[in-house]
Amino acid sequence: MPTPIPERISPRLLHTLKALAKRGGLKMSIPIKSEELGRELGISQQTASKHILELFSLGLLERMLGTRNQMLLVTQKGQSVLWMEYQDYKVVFEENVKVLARGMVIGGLGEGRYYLNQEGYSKQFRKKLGIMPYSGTLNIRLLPSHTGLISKLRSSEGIDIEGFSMGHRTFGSVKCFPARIKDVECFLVFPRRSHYDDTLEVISAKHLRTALNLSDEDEVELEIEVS
Amino acid sequence: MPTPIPERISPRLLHTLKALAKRGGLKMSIPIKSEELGRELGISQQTASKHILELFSLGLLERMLGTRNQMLLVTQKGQSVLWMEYQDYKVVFEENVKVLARGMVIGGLGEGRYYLNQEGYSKQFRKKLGIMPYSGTLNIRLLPSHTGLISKLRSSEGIDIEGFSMGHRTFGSVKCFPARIKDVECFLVFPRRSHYDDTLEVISAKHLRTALNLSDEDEVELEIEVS
DNA sequence: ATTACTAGGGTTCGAGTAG
DNA sequence: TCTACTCGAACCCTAGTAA
Repeated sequence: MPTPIPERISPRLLHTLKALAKRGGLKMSIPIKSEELGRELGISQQTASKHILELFSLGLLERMLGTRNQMLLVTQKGQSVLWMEYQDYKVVFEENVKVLARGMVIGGLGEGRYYLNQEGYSKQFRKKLGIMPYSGTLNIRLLPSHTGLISKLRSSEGIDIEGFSMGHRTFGSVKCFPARIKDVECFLVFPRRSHYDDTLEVISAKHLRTALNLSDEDEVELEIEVS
Repeated sequence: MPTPIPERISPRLLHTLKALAKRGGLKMSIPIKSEELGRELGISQQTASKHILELFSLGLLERMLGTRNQMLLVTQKGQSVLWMEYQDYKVVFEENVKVLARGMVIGGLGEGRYYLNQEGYSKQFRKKLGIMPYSGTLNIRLLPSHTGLISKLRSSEGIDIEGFSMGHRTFGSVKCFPARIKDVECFLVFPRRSHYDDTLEVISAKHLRTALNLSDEDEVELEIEVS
């Protein structure tokens, strides 16, 4: 499971890279003629050749040009690009899946702390999540390319945390998903009813900003167990 | 003729379709603004809109245009396109996987029959595959877009059938993969050493051409259990 | 507010062909 | 034989804007 630097590449290059991987180019250097690759992809030899060169210059392909034909090997970086894509399809078709959400730490306004300190929530967190959350949430603004997750979260079950009333104030029900940021266990807290929003709220037993040495604007990867 | 029609679509449309599926568009009609979709994909509102229209006219998307925003649902056809893609990634990353190979029935030259009737092979077929193969093979020429499988088959284990010698003639070792064509059980016979070839040979206890009513040039789907 | 047409510019493609 | 360059054409994207 490779996950160093996940960049997105253009769909057409991805398509070509996948074809090479399908031929076994992940594990070993494979011999392939540009004409042959082109035929498989339904494009010309010239275009296939150009794609190979582009993939190479992006560092997604290793290449040895012999006299008879070239040998190609998908690099680690290339593998991680394909792996991300594979994860996307898993999200689409599988019920239980670990999803990577990338985004940026943003400053909270203190409402997270206000909510969490409500007995109505924190009692349930202790009981259903088995943690005593540090008071305060970490807010993560998703990268635009990762906001598609939100609908998936919306339609997934999660761990139910019931809403309640306190005096004249109402606190809505939320659902939680087990998650981690760089091996630190945490939970994603997701409101059951909300308007579309690209920000995720995360709680944990530890103070995440300290434990992970995070500041505003830092980019983080949150691994969420959706089910 | 009335077969499910898994067509390939352009990588860029596939990319857009996947984004919609990721948002849950497989199961229910989802509200999405073209501007929003564009942002997620890193393209303009206009292009996203055009993609939606193209996907719609290809019958991959169902669409209800309201006053506020449009509702989109991925059709069955759209799902099968995405499913194929998902299978591709499975082939890349998973060890054991069922693979669909599409191709055309082509006339054999009778060598299949000659080989199979060799005791050295047929004894092993009975013992290791548990079948008494009908004498003769079905030859399938893969569509260009499916030839990538061959390398995968080459690097997979399969069920070993040992080679042998008969007098001065040598019969090479092959490997078999359990397979089926439209629910008829069969086995793909794959030579361990061969030059690159886009034709697959299939054996079965039944006479496949009769059982499936196949003639030369007919298109067939072979489901192979690779491992 | 949101979709989608048109026009223009930029990118990608493939035939011819050089290396 | 095979890869890959040039360049004209086809394709695709976006800004402006209509509906």
